[in-house]
Amino acid sequence: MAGKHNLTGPPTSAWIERAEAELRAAGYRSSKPRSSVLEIIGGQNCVLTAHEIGDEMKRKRGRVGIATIYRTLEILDELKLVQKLDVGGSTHYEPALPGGAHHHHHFVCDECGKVSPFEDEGLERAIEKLGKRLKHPVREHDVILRGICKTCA
Amino acid sequence: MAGKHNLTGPPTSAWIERAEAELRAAGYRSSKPRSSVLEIIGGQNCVLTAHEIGDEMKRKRGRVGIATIYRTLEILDELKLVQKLDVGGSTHYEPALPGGAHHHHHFVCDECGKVSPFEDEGLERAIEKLGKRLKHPVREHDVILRGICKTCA
DNA sequence: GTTCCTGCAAAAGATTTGCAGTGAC
DNA sequence: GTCACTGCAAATCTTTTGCAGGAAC
Repeated sequence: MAGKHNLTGPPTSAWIERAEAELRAAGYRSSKPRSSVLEIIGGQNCVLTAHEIGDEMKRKRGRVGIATIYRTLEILDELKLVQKLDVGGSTHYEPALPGGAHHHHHFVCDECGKVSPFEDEGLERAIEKLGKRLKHPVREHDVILRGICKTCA
Repeated sequence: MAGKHNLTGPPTSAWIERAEAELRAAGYRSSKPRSSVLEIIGGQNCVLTAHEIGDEMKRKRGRVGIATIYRTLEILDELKLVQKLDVGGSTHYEPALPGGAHHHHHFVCDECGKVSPFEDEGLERAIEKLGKRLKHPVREHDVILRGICKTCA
């Protein structure tokens, strides 16, 4: 496995295609607004809030009702196609890779609230080991680090 | 240092006294509602939301306005006397120990939303090592594991 | 007596829901 | 044609804020 991943690179369409396919397979219809949401989410690597997705859509594609965005995100969460993250009073979403592969975590700036991703092998190993020790099976995990980002420092 | 800690044991009044003293030292006045909030927070070891604190207070002491609870929590956060945790759409608070000693993390049930604490040495070590590697200084960290708790399984 | 603190009620922001119309299949 | 999906507006929930009265010092 291993291999390199793009934490900050350009978007990959792999997730979008897979998401489209899984929605179809689960019996959902395809629609323009829904596809737009998929493209925005798949077109970035880290977290966005529902409102940020809406703003992004207004800019790049057509305006879509916020309710539709929330409803789409709910479906994507159900199908485990997105990863939710509660930070700073609102829920953030990011594309989830199959099998939880290539997991990353988040650094949140206490000053400006910006969320940025990072990876760490040692951390993953520690969590994996810990998961085996616990009674309840662990399905997902998030690690959030807080501090002051370079821009705010 | 080391020593044992009570993750699930009875409340300790140490935190309450320290909090009371630090508020005083920072120039805040003492009042009955504020003390009640301190007692509820200090009287448990893991996370509570503002509304849960309000309900608990209604039961054990007098009813206190929700705005007062939020205002008190804001002060406590400023003085680093509580640790905030965003989970399930609302902010949870728990007493913070001095110097970040005896840190614990959280397991969240996907089914019922219950939050329970756990500790892990290996995890702390991995995060500490990681913190040194990163450019920005890390001031705090949370680890959230998700799965199904014993009760819901 | 001055200044801080409190409760209430209104406001603000995030998310959910009801409903009638529109589009996918 | 049927049923899912959409947008809008209303409802709900969490958190913040304005303000007048009361308490701490």
